[in-house]
Amino acid sequence: MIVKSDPLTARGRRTREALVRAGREAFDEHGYEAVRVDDVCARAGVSHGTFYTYFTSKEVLFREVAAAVVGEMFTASVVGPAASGDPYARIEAANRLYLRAWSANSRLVRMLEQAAAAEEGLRELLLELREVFVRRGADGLRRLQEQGLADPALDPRLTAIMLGGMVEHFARVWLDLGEPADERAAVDLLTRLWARAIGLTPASTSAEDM
Amino acid sequence: MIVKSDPLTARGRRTREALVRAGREAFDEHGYEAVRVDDVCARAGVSHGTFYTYFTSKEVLFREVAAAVVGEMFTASVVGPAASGDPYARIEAANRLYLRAWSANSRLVRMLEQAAAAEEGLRELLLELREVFVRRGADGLRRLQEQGLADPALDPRLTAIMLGGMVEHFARVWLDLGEPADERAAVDLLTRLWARAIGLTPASTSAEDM
Amino acid sequence: MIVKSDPLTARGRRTREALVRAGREAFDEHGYEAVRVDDVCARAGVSHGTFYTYFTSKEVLFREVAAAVVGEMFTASVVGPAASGDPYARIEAANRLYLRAWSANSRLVRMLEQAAAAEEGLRELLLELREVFVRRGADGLRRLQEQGLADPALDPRLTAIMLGGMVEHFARVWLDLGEPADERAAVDLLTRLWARAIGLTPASTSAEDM
Amino acid sequence: MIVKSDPLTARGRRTREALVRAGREAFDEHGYEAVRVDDVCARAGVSHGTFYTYFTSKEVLFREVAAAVVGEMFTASVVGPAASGDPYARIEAANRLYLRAWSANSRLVRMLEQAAAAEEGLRELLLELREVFVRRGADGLRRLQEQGLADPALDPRLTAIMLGGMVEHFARVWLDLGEPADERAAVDLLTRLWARAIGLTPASTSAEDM
DNA sequence: TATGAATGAGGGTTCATTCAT
DNA sequence: GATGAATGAACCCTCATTCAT
Repeated sequence: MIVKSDPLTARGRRTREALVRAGREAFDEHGYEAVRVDDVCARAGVSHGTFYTYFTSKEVLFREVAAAVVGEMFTASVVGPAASGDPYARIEAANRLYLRAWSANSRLVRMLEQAAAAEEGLRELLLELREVFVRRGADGLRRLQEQGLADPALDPRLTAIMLGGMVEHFARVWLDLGEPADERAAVDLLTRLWARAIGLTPASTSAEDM
Repeated sequence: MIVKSDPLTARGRRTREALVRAGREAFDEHGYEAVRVDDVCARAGVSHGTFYTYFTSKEVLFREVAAAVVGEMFTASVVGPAASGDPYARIEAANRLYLRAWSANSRLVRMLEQAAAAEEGLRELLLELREVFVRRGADGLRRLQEQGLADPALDPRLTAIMLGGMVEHFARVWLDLGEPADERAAVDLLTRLWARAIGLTPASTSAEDM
Repeated sequence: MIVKSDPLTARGRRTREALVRAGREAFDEHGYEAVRVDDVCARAGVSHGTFYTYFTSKEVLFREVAAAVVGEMFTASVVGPAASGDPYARIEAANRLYLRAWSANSRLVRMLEQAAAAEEGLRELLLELREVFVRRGADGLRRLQEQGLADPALDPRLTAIMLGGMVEHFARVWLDLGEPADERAAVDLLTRLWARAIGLTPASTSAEDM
Repeated sequence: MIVKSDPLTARGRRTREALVRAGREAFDEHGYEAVRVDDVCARAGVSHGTFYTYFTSKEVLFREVAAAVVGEMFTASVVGPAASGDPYARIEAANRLYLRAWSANSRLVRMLEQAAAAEEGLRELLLELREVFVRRGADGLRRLQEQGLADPALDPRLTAIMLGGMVEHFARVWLDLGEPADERAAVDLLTRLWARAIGLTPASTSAEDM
């Protein structure tokens, strides 16, 4: 297989970016199978042949799009250290970001899941994506447990998977299936359920939140 | 257009059933797009053309398979009235059945979700499936609230969606993505999180369950 | 090939007739290629398999339908000997019958023409059909020529083909292509053109017709 | 949907033309239904898929072929203004061209008629084709009537349809059904019948023609 | 005789990918 | 780098015909 090198000229870089952007839009709108290479090219304003100057196959383009999405989700969901030290507020902030991150990319992530069933490489990318969120959640819980603020009997990893899944799943139901709800109410409820589930001991300052 | 009628003879019924079974297996193993009509026929041991004696298209077969799966999930997840009257135990039983039902069919349900994006009829089937589970969960919660056993401030429907989604999502992660866990531990944890999240007041008899 | 014998029982005869009738209707409405054997069977109210009890193929059915149509056209277009002896009136009567016969069956005759291109047997049937009309017209003209009523320089056969074609063609344009005209006016004009073309010498009695 | 654009390069133009030419030949030889896209491709010397670079379907190709044929028939049948002013000679010239135009394309025109039964667009093309010839004939007759050379009682349009149909129909019988005749004799007779039918008054110069 | 299930050759169309210019 | 024509494997679906019951 011929390795497609990174484009060297500014023009090449622009073309490549246009293809990635067009691909992302197309995949998001129509799904992996339904998107033809020609669609992407038309959207990017280049000819069919040009596509193969930059990508060896449609799958390779998808992989790149997926990687970009995963990257964005990582950065978009970091609860800054500047956030309040109040545990409940931190959980709430995390849930809001989590919900937004999954909402913004739910279609592409689902495509990634679907495609991951067939392609080894994509499977790894998906697992990596999940792992970051899981670890983040598990670490947060462990910290709370160490501080005596959460039930120490809970397995941190499994709990994080379950409660994180609750948020992730709700994002899908909310956006893809059109379950009516407003973000504020959803985040409030998700946070309340999450906090109670882990047995978050209300510090004196957050008593009124509950 | 020729309408495909139900088979009139025993032989026809057998063939039709063989096709549905073969289709279900094939879809489950390879996904909707990857399955060719020929694959289904080969698996069912009939010729190419026979398929079209019973189904007008691959999509129609899938619709039938999906409907069957949905039907099974309905019946498989009913917590019998004979089950213990203890709320915690009922939640546990429901979670176990819920987890098993989704586990057994997670791939097909995901295919249904995927296909529902494109087909109106399938979308309705999917929404119907969800609705049954949501309503069941919401009704259960409402009953607990009325008995003074659960936090009355929680919106029953939204809460059911979120906590139900937690279980459903875990089924996927567990089976499709291979997250290691044993059923017993998973059900235990899901139940504990669920019970605490809704503020289930431990009746005196179930104190030791927690 | 198995020769399908004529049906021996009354029931068999009825089924066979139903198939021929259904085939004729179907061919007339939809054309040879567009008609499926199943359509004919459904229309006749018999199962697919029964068709082959009476006809070895779809083409054989068509042949039979075509033969029936040709037969009808023969008998329908005979100007009875009782008709007026006046040549002009006889031409008019012939044209009226000719026009009606072709009108009633134009679709099927065109199908026959089309099918005749591919099938030897049908070609003969078509030629036979044409020949009867041509000969009839040529004989009529020859008689008029012998009586000194028509231009003796005209080749009877070729003239009959041309003028007969004029009528036949008009039937198509009129019915198939929807050229507006009423039968009376059309027959009048066809007859006038025909009579003049052959130089019909107006006998004293028919002077006012011209 | 991808719109098939006109080919942009000389090579593309050549390929497209080759397909149209091949299609025309194939349709003419075997009829619309009998022609497979592969036949056309083989004849044009291109691969299967190339066909769909230029035409979205077999039907679209036929439409183009038919339009080309109709166009040719229009131009081929114009009696130049340079032709003799003698009415009889003009009719003769028109008939010769008419006969030739229909002879050269009779199979394709019949296919057009056949296909027009099913397709709206083709029906319009066919009606347009007919209308041009009808109008031309009607105008010619009207002019003769105004000059006092033809029977003023004849309806120009209907007469043109009938006499034009005579020529058209003869072209079919002659070529498709193999009625033996030589062109000269046929044109002579058609012209004689036509002229007499409309009551063409022999101007002094053409007396001997009759 | 009638039924209807089963067959499989046949044909149209799509689209990812290659390659000459 | 860019273009767009060319390729052909892959797949869905139709329907005339056969055959066991």
